[in-house]
Amino acid sequence: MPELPEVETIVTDLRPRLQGRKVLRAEVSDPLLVRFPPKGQFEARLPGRAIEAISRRGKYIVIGLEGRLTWLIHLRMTGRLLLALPPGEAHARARFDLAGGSVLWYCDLRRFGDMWAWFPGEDANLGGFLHLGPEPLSSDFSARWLCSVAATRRTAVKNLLLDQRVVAGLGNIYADEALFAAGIHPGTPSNSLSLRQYKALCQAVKDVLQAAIQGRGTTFKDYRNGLGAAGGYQHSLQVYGRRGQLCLCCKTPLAGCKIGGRSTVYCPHCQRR
DNA sequence: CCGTAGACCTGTGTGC
DNA sequence: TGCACACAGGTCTACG
Repeated sequence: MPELPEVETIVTDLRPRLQGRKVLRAEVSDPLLVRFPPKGQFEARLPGRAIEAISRRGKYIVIGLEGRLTWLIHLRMTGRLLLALPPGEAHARARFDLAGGSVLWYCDLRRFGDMWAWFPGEDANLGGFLHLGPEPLSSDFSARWLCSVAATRRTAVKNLLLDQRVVAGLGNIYADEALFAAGIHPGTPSNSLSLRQYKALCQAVKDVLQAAIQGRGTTFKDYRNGLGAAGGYQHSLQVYGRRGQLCLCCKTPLAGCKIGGRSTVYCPHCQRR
């Protein structure tokens, strides 16, 4: 579900409400949720520690706890971190009681989400976390970097944007939006684009993500921020979810296709190969 | 190395 | 109304 702007919004909302709070109790009801250490140990590690920092890296939420414990959360498709359980919510998978009386809930309809809690030096399998590429809003993510990666790959440029080792945080929505903004066909072979085009794409990625963060993320269906509110960027989407509707730029009907197994929407006129 | 299909889950929407 | 099927914002593995 959430891509970079949604995770950024969640982290921003939760930070002032979590920072400095001590975890009193951790209770995980879904055995699929915890990846490291085993569930019982995980539940025993958090209590008694204050939350020192909460930040985002790619689509991961990174929480630093007292005593050098790092708590890592990936929401995957439908995960939510909430400070209040909405009435009728049937998918709570874990609860974390905090000093002061608040409770941080983890809810997840499809149960794809993951959590880890590890100390320095532990051999925890952190999935893709250790191999994340540059943050798209940092200067490390540049046209030069994209070009150097693209040179060796023939895969569709959209697949490049979705590869978290190439750039951390883009998903299906913002990949389509950035390609539209850059005027690039999502199926173009990566190694056939020019440096000029990669400059446009790099800038488009930054612009689209900035605007989406400003808009507090995109709520297509499931996404909610840390306080349970929907985002606002769905009203600004140019192509995602608009297959068959008219391009807002040139009035051509938007086309759809599959790339890398993901549904893809683009304008056949504004994004010619 | 590359690309695709299937897997992990549960729910919703669509068409017959 | 019931049922089957496609599809969903993410990622990993197996396989050709």
